[in-house]
Amino acid sequence: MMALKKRSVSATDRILEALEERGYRSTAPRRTLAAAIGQQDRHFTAEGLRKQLPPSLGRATVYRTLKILVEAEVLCRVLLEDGDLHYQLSHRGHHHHLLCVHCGSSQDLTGCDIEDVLVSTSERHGFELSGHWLEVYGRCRECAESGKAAA
Amino acid sequence: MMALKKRSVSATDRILEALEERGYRSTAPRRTLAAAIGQQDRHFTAEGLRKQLPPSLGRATVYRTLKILVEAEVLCRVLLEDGDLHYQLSHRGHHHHLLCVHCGSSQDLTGCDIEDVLVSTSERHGFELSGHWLEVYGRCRECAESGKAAA
DNA sequence: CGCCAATTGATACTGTTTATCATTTATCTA
DNA sequence: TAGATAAATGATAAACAGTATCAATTGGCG
Repeated sequence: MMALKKRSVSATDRILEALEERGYRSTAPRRTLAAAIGQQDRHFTAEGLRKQLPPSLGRATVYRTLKILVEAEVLCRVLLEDGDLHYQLSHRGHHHHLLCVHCGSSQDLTGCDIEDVLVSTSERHGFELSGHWLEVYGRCRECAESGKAAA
Repeated sequence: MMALKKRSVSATDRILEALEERGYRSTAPRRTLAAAIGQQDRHFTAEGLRKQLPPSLGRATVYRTLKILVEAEVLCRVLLEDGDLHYQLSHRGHHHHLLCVHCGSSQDLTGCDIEDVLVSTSERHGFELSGHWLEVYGRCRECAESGKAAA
């Protein structure tokens, strides 16, 4: 069953499903939030998101829900070059980001063989690896090209 | 006494030298701060540091000095696994950290060939690399060994 | 010594995140 | 479907980190 369903589920649906899976109730504020998050096309902050929401939606609800979604791995946090932490829709599982410092877009970086390098390097230091956090900064293809044109 | 002065410059001295090099005045608050930072054996926060200082030392001075020292590359910021940003004594130049999640110690990771991997991976995505941030989490040799003993 | 710009620290302020708690609401059961 | 009840909400206040301001102080110079 559920055979063809191509890239069916929207981000909004994924969020709602994640909440349901974990036993959270389906409430109007959460549906509003899920829709708003689903529309984000780049990383965002709690307060930035809140500004796009009806003011009737309480501040605490925004923070609470974001925390839940990070735990559920529907959202992940990205570290900006200046040290700011933002949120972003995530694919499950471990991955890294290519963050464009120009337009703010980000691409997921999967199938990166950095892990192997880390394992062997850690071993040399007698270090028992348990995890890592990597952010890569630069310019995405579009920005790199328009940059050249401008220059 | 003080004859052979092997690994001569203490962290405190390095801090004071860095300030002098950059034309900052040598003041009593800065010397106090330098001494306190020199005694930190792991990463710390601005507020954590402040609690170890005489209350007469103004909050603004602590933050101002930390900012200067990060710019001078005497301190660097480390990202903890939970997203907290801490400060830590640094060696000049780009490097990464092996952070022990158990005891909080950290080792510098130099001579890591991760950059090569990143360059080629970025190219595949049409991404023009400009920088990256990597933190590695796990257990240092000491904690890994005592962990085994305990288990 | 004495000047002057750099520095300091008290204070107040900004912005983000958390805690509290009375009210509301989703879900379950009968 | 109605009622029970535990979860969830949002208003409010508070905690918290970091920054701005500015009068008073101080280091380093001639």
